[in-house]
Amino acid sequence: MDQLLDILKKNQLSVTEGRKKILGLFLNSPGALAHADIEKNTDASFDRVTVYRTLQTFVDKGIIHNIPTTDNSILYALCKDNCEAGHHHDNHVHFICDVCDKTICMDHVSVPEIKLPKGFKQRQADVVISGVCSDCK
Amino acid sequence: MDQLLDILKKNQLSVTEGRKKILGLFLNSPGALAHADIEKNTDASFDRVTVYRTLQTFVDKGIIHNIPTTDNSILYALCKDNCEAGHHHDNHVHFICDVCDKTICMDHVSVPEIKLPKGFKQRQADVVISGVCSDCK
DNA sequence: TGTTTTTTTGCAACATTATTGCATTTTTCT
DNA sequence: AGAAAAATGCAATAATGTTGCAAAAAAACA
Ligand SMILES: [Mn+2]
Ligand SMILES: [Mn+2]
Ligand SMILES: [Zn+2]
Ligand SMILES: [Zn+2]
Repeated sequence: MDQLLDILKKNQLSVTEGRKKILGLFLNSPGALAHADIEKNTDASFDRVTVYRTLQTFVDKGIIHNIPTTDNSILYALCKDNCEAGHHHDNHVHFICDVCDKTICMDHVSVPEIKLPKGFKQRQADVVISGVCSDCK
Repeated sequence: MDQLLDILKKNQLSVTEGRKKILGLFLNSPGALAHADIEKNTDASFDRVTVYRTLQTFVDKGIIHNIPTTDNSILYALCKDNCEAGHHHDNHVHFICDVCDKTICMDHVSVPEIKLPKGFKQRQADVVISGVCSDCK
């Protein structure tokens, strides 16, 4: 309950209904959320635009990170590492279940080192694995 | 020149202007292409719908594969491995340059084995690395 | 090669998703 | 409480993706 305010304050964000509600969703969700999930779970009590802007703000501040997907959706999940404004270092693997379609942050599975050819400089690496999750197995 | 027909025939696709032109783009492009890139490079001589459908067809046949992105775009690139209809096995890492924004298939950098927690079954793994490419270095 | 059959295309209409400016409301600061 | 700053909702607009169907093109056939 306090955690919400904590996170917002720590990031110098004004505390608003929308931000509390949306951040709450992330804190309670086991997996990643898409824009559509958020609209659904808030009874459309916020304007679409507000949701877009809130998500963008959270990403900018390093509160959530987004997860690459092959289809055209953007998924967001809480940053559990120490991400800062404009500088994420989420080093974990993401898992998308083919059955239940949930996306899970595998916080304990870290992205392995990958050797790149000469001249390439790595800044960030995203690993997305799809298959069947432990619930659907 | 013949390569085009070869690929189309091998996949039992009728040879049309659109398919030839679009496949040609992929064969000549160093990096991945988005829908928008294709429209741009064809002088809009094809309907948008045709481009969508052609890309979908190529993916279905295993001629091109798509690459996960964090923004809301879908990128496509030639399958250089032996992909079959409905069954891709592109095992390589993708690199997105922060500077020139090109996406490159690193055909010689393969995706490392990743150990998942119990109960999770891996089907596919995508690795997308961003940073600075060798041209922009 | 000419004719039939099959496939692809373009168009139009529609749906979904995302962005921007601006006035109003809410939150924060003093 | 009042002033200043920030966030929100609304409306308009843009961008992106989907579908049905008739016309056109390609493939198959004779
Ligand atoms: Mn994550
Ligand atoms: Mn590739
Ligand atoms: Zn599952
Ligand atoms: Zn580059």
